[in-house]
Amino acid sequence: MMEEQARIMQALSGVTLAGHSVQGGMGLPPPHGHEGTDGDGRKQDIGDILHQIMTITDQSLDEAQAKKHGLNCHRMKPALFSVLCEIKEKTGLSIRGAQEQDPPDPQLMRLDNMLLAEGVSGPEKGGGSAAATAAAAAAGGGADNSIEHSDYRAKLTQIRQIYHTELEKYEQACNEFTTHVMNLLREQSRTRPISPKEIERMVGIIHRKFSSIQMQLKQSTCEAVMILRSRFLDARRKRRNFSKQATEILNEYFYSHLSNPYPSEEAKEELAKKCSITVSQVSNWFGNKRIRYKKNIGKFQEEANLYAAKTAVTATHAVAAAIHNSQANSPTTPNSGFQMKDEEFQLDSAESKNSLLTNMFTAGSSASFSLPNSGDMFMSMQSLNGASYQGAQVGTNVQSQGDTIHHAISQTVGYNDGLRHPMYSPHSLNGNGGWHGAPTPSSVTSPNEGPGSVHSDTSN
DNA sequence: CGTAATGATTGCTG
DNA sequence: CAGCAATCATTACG
Repeated sequence: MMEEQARIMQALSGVTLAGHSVQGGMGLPPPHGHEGTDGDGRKQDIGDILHQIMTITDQSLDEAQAKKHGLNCHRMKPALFSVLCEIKEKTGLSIRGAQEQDPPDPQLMRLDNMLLAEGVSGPEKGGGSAAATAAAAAAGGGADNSIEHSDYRAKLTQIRQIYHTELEKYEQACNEFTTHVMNLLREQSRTRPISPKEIERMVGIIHRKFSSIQMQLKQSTCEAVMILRSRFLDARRKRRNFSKQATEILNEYFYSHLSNPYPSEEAKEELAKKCSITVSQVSNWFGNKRIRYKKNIGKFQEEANLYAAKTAVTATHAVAAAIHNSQANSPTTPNSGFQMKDEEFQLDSAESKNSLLTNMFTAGSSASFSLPNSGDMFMSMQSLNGASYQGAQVGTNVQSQGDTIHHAISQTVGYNDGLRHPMYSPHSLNGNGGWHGAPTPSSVTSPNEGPGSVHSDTSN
């Protein structure tokens, strides 16, 4: 358009009209009057004008300006303009015709959908609507995975920001350019035939041009997201340590079920959920943990004590009330406490048993219960552990509680100095390995007490 | 940088 | 197919 204008200007300059009376439009016929009747005159006029137009290239600037003015003021001008506009309209339409309407480009739609799905073009704070964050969000805690996600999230928001600012920039530029062009065209429409429709069409063209640029932006944004995503997935494929919290939970379960650290499918699911990891990861963890624990029990003693104490304490706090209730029952039975596996002890949950027993011990050994032989308690406990050798089925819960209690005892009663050689270390693993008949017993690291518990188990 | 820790993988077993 | 044992590969740490 600019060029065109320039061209016109140039064309208007340096021209000498082949001597006609159009100076300043003075020579033109009177504007009003006998229009309808004067057919010849009009033809003549048009012929003149056309002629002027044809020879316009030979004029001088001043003359051209003058003539331009004259033309503008010519009474026929509007009519001619409209005719020319119409012609242009028709030819333009026929030329463009096909490309006139813009179908919703499937490519663009695809990009849009993807950007929307990726949370890039969605609402501002949409976060990652991507599947990646779904798992973490579902877990509630989310602290674990979100650490992993934070990086991804940050990068994604970065992309989104860039995308939005760029988009905005484009839009603004588009608007500016459109208004500019429109002004220009309006301006020019005074000197050359430009119909409003044509302006409209021009605006459409501009918009299309810009939207194609936008599509490029979208495309590159999509690519960026894809790259980020693949990189993120790659990073995830590589080993990442579980969060501290997750490890805590897993360890808690492990050590509170030390005598039978085989979580059921449900338990695994629960743990997986709690830790925001997959079930197979839980399985892996327990597999690794079992074997590593067994391999070098000594190394895990500290940890075991820690978690045992922790669970014991929490349980104690949590179910302190339950003890009162249960106390009413348990002391009455002669053989009380350690027949739990026979379901004499009908407490609600394993925890309550745990806390109860723990409490019994921490409260000062057997005193709280008027048991016939308080000294047997330890033996009984050990025998309980020992029970796991035969049938893990019978009282796994009880055993595990026993383990916990042992830990709790060692912690609370003050066996800390014996941590290196904890009296309970072998657990059911001892002897010939409780869990799954694994040989390598505690003999390697097992201290004093190993054989003792083995004996006692026979008593049961 | 070397080493321990640790999550995952593989091959094997019952 | 779950679990064990060995091993790999990566990460955390001094």
